[in-house]
Amino acid sequence: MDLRRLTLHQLRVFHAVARHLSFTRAGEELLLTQSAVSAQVRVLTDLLGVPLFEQRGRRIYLTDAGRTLLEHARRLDAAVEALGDAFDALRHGTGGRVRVGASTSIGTYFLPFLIGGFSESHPGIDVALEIENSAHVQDRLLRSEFDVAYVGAPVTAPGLVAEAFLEDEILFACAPGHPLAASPRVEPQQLARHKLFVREPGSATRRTVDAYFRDRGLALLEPVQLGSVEAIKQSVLAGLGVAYFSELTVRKELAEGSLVRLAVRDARVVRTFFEVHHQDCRPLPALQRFTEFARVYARHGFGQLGRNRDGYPVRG
Amino acid sequence: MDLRRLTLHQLRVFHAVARHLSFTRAGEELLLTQSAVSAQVRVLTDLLGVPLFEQRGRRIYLTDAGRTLLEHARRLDAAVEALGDAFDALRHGTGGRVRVGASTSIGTYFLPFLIGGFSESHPGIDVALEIENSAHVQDRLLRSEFDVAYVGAPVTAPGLVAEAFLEDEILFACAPGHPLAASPRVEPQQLARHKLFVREPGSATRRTVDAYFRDRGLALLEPVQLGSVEAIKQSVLAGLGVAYFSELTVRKELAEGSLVRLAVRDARVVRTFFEVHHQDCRPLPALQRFTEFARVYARHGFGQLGRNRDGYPVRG
DNA sequence: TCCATTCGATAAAGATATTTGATCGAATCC
DNA sequence: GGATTCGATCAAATATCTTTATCGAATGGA
Repeated sequence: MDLRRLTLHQLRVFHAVARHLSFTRAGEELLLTQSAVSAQVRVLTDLLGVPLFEQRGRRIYLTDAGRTLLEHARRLDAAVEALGDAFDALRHGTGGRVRVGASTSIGTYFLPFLIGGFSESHPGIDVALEIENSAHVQDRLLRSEFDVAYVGAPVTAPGLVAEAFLEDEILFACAPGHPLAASPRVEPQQLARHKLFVREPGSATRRTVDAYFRDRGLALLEPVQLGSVEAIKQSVLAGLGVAYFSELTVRKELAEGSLVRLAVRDARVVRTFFEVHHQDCRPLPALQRFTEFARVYARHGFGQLGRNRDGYPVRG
Repeated sequence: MDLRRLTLHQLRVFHAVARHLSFTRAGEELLLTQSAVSAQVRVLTDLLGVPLFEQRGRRIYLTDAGRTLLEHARRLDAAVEALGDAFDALRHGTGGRVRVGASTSIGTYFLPFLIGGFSESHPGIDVALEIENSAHVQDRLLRSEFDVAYVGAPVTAPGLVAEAFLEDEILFACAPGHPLAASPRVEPQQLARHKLFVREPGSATRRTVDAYFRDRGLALLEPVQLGSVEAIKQSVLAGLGVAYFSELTVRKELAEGSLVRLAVRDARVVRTFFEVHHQDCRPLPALQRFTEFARVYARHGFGQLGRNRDGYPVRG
């Protein structure tokens, strides 16, 4: 059967006729003439190849086909209404989906908390986070597989815009029992005498700190390379040496006291994370709400934040 | 949101564009110009109030709204297809619903077997049987609550047509142990001397037999009135007396030998059941198949019938 | 029984929507 | 840097839908 000519309008007209069992009443309801109603029902009947009403005297009755169509029409009607509801939500920013891409550190140690807070206050908006290396994140953002991304470097691809999002300090830390832990002030030279755990050379953090030591003409004793921030963290927690961390990644341990921040003189290294999105895009409300929330959340730090009545983090 | 101007065509066009991520390809698929595709998508976008695609360079991408719409469009598409399937079935008579009304005796003792046979051979067609007294059956048929009815008298309402459907013999029977059971031939006068169980005076069967006795100037000894055919049957089975029955209602017991038919001289009373339907109605295939099946089934008796390859009863 | 009324069908005219065809400008590919 | 691809846009052509006016059948009331 060729239903390419089936229209929702036909079904709506049919539905009204079936409800009133009257072409004239249906027309009144739909602000159409009886003639227009007749025409729509005739087209629909021809299309389906089966009479939908039978006329007996001056009353009409639904045929079996009519009853069948009525069920289907109701189902379609409900589907259209669902569509309308979904778009109401999209337009008002109370629904929708935001696809977030992020590089490892911010994606692992910051965004989950941010997204948790956001989801709590925006239950209709679905946030999907995927963690990839920066190059992949950028690719997928360009292919519009992400709506927004958070990475550790200002991306430069044409069509993308990066905006400083979050300041992250790189700091040295050791376990409380480590020899350096007690020093009120640590000289860079002292560090060079202890075992230091580092990430692989590609890491942005590593690059920053390598430069720091090079600038001071220092060489490190036994720099041990480990594959992940977590591996380094575990080694330092076990008292095996010192390491530098993004503040983000050890915030909890510093607060607990399981790691101690070293007051290295002249070693305040700050790194910036960026929010990246498409240049010209006019974001849908859901995305707009998310990025706004994220900016507020980042600006006011996290962990010690309350929420205002819209769920945004505030100093509390 | 006012989705009264939403059309399935818009959704189909959108769907094609979303699949190809190209207005031009979508146009080729739908045999439309790119211009027409653009126009449909623009109308749809205006209607929904949210952009569905974003253009970046010469590629287009679905927005979150576009993805949402795609899901809904698929759902609507499936619903339309389901509608098409249902109507294919209706047109070919492999699906549909037949609402049958019947009076007690034929509805209880004949139609269930008929419908069982029909349903077996026509699994897509749903048959609904309702048993009512004849007046109600006629009313509901007139109100088109039934598609066809089977009753014990030729209905005369305007707009209805009755057609002889099934011959039913009224016969006298008793239990095998009853004094009359052994008689090779029973005279009407003999009957008058035994206890007889009868239905209430309104019953068509009762009326027929009352006339039979009156015509012969006979009075019955102790006619005991019971409320249902089943009650009478149980009493006669218990050997408490004789009664007359529609052959339909005691077919099984006669075959088993738990009731014995009396060979009453000159007492061959035949009653006719009628199929009643609307005068001018052009029945849908499902109904047509049902009534055809029913006529064949009735003509060839039931109980000793095989089925041909279409499921119709045949002498076997 | 007859007349007024109600109901849906229909044809032609008028109003809306849709599609086409022709261009445009921007982005991309070679 | 030029050819090409892509979607947007506008006017004209076409298709579709709606109205207007009328018909005949059925009904209900006098």
